[in-house]
Amino acid sequence: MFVVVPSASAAFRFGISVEGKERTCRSGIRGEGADKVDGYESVNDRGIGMIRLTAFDAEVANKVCGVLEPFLLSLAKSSKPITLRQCSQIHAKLILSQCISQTHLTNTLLNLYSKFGHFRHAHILFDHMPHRNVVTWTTLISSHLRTGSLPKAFELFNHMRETNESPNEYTFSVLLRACATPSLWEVGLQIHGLLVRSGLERDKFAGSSIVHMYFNSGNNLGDACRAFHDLLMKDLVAWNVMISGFAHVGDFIMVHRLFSEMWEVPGLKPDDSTFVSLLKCCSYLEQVKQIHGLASKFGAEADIVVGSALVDLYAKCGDVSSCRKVFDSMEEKDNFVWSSIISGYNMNDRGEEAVHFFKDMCRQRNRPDQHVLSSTLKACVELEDFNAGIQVHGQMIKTGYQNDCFVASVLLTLYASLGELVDVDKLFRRIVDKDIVAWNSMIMAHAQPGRGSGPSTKLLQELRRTTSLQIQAATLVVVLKSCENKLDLPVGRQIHSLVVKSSISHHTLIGNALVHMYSECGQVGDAFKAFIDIVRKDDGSWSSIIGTYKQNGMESEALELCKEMLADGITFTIYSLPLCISACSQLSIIQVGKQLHVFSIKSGYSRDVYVGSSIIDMYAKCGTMEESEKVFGEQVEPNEVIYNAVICGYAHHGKAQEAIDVFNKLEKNGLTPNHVTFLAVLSACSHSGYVEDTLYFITLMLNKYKIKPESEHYACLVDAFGRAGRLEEAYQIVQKDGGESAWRTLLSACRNHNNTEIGEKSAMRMIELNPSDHASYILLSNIYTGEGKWEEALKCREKMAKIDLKKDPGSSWLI
DNA sequence: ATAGGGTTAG
Repeated sequence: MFVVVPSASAAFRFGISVEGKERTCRSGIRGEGADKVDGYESVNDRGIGMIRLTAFDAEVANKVCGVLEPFLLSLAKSSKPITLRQCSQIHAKLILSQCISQTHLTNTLLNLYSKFGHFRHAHILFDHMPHRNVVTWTTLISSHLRTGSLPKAFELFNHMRETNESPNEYTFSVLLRACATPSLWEVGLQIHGLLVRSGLERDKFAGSSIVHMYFNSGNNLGDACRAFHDLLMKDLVAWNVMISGFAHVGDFIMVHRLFSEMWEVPGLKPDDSTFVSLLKCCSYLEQVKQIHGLASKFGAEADIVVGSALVDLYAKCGDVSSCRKVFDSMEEKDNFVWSSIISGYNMNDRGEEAVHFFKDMCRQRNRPDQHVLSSTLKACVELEDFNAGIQVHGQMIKTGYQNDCFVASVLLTLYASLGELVDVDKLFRRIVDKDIVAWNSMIMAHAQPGRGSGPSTKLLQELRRTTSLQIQAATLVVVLKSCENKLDLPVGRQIHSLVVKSSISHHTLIGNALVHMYSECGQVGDAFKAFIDIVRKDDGSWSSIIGTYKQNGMESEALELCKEMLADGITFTIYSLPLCISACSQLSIIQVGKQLHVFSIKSGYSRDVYVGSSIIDMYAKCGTMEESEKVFGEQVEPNEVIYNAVICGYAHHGKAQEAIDVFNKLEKNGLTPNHVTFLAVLSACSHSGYVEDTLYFITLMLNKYKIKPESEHYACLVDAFGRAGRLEEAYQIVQKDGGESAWRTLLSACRNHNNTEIGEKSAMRMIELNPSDHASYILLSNIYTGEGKWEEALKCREKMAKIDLKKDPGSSWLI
């Protein structure tokens, strides 16, 4: 007969004879520790020893049970997984030694089976147990709840009640813990009823579980407090449940009061869990430091959960160095800590280091979880480090988290920024439980500039039709942003009505997006109405409405609104400032422009590239190119936008050589010119009649920078050829690539060089492209006049009058 | 022998 004992030496101690040392190894699952005399631990670490009993009698069997009991217990406590084979062997020994009828031993075996997930065998043992008690039932119910099998747990619980076995405080604790979620609120209430009937309501275990349940199943603060009040014994856990409950709802005053009360209880000291809840209530750095100090005093600093909460909070308060200090001081690091440090560095604009932490963590052979992966990937997306992003994607496939909702939401954003929309769709469709944020990411991925509101609206409809998810303000903001011109106005209005009907209409972000949408669709009046409707106008709201007026040629009104904004207590931001400066340049109000320039220096915003470039542009447009050059020279780290502004300035001033010089400087500084840069330098060259240079830059653009010239770029070339009288070449280009402006340029060149033939063709084409543009009719009529063809000229003017067109009056500024 | 409280991500 075989029996399992902690070690051969332990068996000797219990008077069980052992037959041959090599026999002790026959189970194949023990290591060399069996012949050591140092007790049970060594066996748990190395495996299970096995000995052969020479004889069987009741006395020996009793001794065997005596050995088995502590052994089984130590196995149950061990963190090392126990295989099914090992469990079965123990099971066999229990049967053979007749210990199976000793319920407390069998309960422990049952615990072993179920703790390590061998549920089928656990149930076989359960079914064959001669005697069951409340522990038997509780063990099985608890392990089903641990693995998330709620129906099985409740089925067992009902079965237990049918057999007249009364649940005890242990049974109630595990069941109530499982009910601490909003969806199981009703079940929890029923169990509370049973608990009251059983008379265990005031037990510290069952009772604190009740308190916890009321907090977690829908913020029933009153019921939670009553249950806490009724407790016979308020121990540390009970206090912690209360503190964490109020911390969770953000009632920091109550947390503070509870903590002080607890402080007064003799013999009660806060522990790790208390500090974690207290940390949750911190809203600024000084508080974090205080709790940190207190936690150190009570020795809770070394706890891994306190540590990761500190890492997280220091990062959120912007104190990266303290965050790093805590992180470095932690001996043990789990996924919580890693994900906290990665997201912490990323939120403090140190994404590169965040990605480094991820690499460190992988190098140390930690297996990243979905939290770590999504934080890292977000850093990659924000850094636009797509190579790193794709590497992280590799890790996701390896770890099997590719289809996790959080992970996939960022992943599809990554592929959207790479323009891989097919992959985006694939990733999205694979997510099993799509939540609203996943939908938002998906809609955002498809709301790309130039695609209009079509794709995002289609997704919004699918979302509303196929799910019951609550639409967020962010969802509609994304759809509104995809409305980019008049064609999208009907969609924009529909979303607006959706907003009015929903509960999110008071959101400032939604209001701002509505203003922006009406602005993009050219509806200044509606934009203003939407602006008025915003309950709490922020700097974004003001920027949007000021931008609307400026965009639609109402610069004076835009500047008036600026004054109102300042009167409303909102100061300029890097968004509103360039708008106002640009309005000044449009209006040529250099005095106001100068004031804004001074403000931008004082506020430190002048370092922003958009502010800087708007100032450069403003001085250039107001005719003081020297000021413009000065501001350009003051730029600490000029980028393409800054260079573009100054090149544009030179172009406006007809200074082609200066424009070319700046362009060369840009290249020398390692920057890449974009299509705006080329437009600026090309227009400078063509305006000065530099035909060869114009051709050179068009070629450079195409060959070196692989930028496809748009019709505006070709218009410059047409202009250059036109000024030089090379009308045939100009005509060739316009025929191939010309848009409206190229035709217009060609037409006026024809007029200057008295070319009726090409001029007439150009004018016809222009009228075709835009029949409501008065300029084409006038240019054509002027050509006829120059040629002395009075009748044709008159016909042309009549045609214009017929479709009710008048020449816009000219305007000029005088200040 | 069976039990109650805490931290991270898009």
